Amino acid sequence: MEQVLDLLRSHGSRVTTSRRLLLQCLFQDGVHRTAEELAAEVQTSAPDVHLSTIYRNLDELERLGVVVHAHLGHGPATYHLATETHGHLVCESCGAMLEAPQDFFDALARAAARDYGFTIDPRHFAVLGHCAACAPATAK
Amino acid sequence: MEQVLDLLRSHGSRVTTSRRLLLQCLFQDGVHRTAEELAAEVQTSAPDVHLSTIYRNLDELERLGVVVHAHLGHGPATYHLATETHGHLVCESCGAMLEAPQDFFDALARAAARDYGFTIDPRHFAVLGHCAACAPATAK
DNA sequence: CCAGGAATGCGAACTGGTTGCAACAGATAC
DNA sequence: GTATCTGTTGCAACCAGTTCGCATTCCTGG
Repeated sequence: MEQVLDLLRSHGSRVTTSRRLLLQCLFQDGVHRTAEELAAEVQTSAPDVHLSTIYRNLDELERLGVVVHAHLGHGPATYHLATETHGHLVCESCGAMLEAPQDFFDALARAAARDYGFTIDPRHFAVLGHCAACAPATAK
Repeated sequence: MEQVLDLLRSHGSRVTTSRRLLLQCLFQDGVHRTAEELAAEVQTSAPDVHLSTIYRNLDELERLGVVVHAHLGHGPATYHLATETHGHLVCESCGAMLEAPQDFFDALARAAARDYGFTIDPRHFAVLGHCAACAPATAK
């Protein structure tokens, strides 16, 4: 957390209350949260931090490589710390989300490199499908 | 194409000019098109087909399993025939899109089933990354 | 060819996110 | 401490992509 603040400073950016609070939220636990959820959380401490400020700060933190955002479905994007690198499996039926470690995608990465010379980054978009509980219901 | 029209009829849906034209566009070639692009194409024959009609028809065709939509990036969704089943690799640098056959994802599918009991459907969201041309530039 | 309901055109609403701008507030120098 | 310079913020307006409500149109089975 202090490292991130220093990183901000070293880029000529300033350490403001809203940024400090936002980072606190992000470091608190590893949950994936939308900009709106983060805003609500920040606003419990500082009520008039505006949603657009949250977006701007998330943007900046993403440029610095501190956070990343991922799309888990059709709704809003979710943000989390870049240190927790993982892909996402999302059930189309029940919405359950599983985190999959980086090496879960190794085979796909090799196939992409071999067949297309393509270097994949499988973290940005979730992989949809059906979880163990819902798969039987859908039959296939 | 006639099969699809029959399918519509058999569901109590009606065969209208806008649906016929839309299907013609979709069958014409295998390109991925956004709703807006399809609307523009349809409108060359029938100028006052409204964009919302295109959306409604695409929705219906998707419910019937005739078309599917995929998200290739942050922009609008793209629609194509469900018969052309494939995944998508999209370059984050240059935007190039590669189609990957279903079996390209077999290894990932097996891993998902083994580790999580999860049945993946890798077609809905593209897999981002860097294509052969852009990968060296980004270094990794 | 007619009734009834599905589909359409239209504009307005909605969601998720971005932007322009005047006011504000960290950081640095004094 | 305070002046100052510049990055940041609150706000409202905007934007893209998509959905919705409703009066009108027009397929289709009878």
